[in-house]
Amino acid sequence: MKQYTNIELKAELENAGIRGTAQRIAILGFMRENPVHPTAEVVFEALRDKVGSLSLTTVYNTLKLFVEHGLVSMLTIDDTFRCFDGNVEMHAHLMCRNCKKIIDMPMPREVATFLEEIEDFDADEVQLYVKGICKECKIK
Amino acid sequence: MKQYTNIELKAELENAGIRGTAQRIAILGFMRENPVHPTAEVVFEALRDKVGSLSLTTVYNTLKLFVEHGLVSMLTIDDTFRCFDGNVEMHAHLMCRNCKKIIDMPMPREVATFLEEIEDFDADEVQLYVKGICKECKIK
DNA sequence: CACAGTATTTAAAATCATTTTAAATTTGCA
DNA sequence: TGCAAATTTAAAATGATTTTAAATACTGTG
Repeated sequence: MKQYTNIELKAELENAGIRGTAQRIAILGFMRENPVHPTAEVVFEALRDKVGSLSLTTVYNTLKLFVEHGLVSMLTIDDTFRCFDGNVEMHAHLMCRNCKKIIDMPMPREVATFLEEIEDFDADEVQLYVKGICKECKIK
Repeated sequence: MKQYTNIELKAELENAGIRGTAQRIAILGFMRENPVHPTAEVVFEALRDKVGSLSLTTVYNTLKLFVEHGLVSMLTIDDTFRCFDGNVEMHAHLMCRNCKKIIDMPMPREVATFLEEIEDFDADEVQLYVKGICKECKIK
């Protein structure tokens, strides 16, 4: 898991056209270094003691800002929670209906072709969501 | 657009293992006959004057019940509204970011193969969502 | 066909994740 | 350093959805 310096994170924020504040650096760092799919609440709990000052409101607003600037993506795989992904490369997601764990998968190649063939529509995002029961939950 | 009789709709509900009440028949009929992707609110507004008695609560609870019984599917393409699809055949969806219109598309064939090849996961649902700008909104 | 028990529907209240507001704080720049 | 603009914050508001509890409507049985 690659580690990022504050300098690198700040540069990434500024390249995206937004200021690199302490809160934003911490949130972006968390999203980049943890290959999980956290909700705003989870990000807040993970960082509240590590950042001088941080509020849940800031986490909500910052993640929304990051999505608008293409720094992270938002997953709508489950209607009961909104989560985010620090990996903005195109890939698929599996979600276990039981434990709610989200697993990354490569996107089937044909999906890229499919996107190119769509007419009369300027696509800018694609999400492939698969739901079911994971191995661990099945055993139980 | 195929029309369904109340007899047919009632039979479909009972085959699914639930009672065929007036409200459920009306809601299932609406979902089957209209190739749209309505929210609970939209279904309620469309039916409130056509069904003797109908409440928004019933529409919410009934659509949830239908999803549990596989009669309709729920789309989570947009985190600001939850909508439903009376067509439970596997297919993809495009959504216009501007007008929020949702368009059906055939699912790329390779996605079915992809599902079969997933290991250690019992998949029971797949959704492919594409977001962008539709032709009409692009012109403006 | 009436009755009893169960399922369904309803209006009203509650919930809860997210957004907005407005004030306080921090930042970048002159 | 000091000022204007941006950001963060706590608190309040929002609004879609769910829960509650009472009323209503079914279904099967005698």
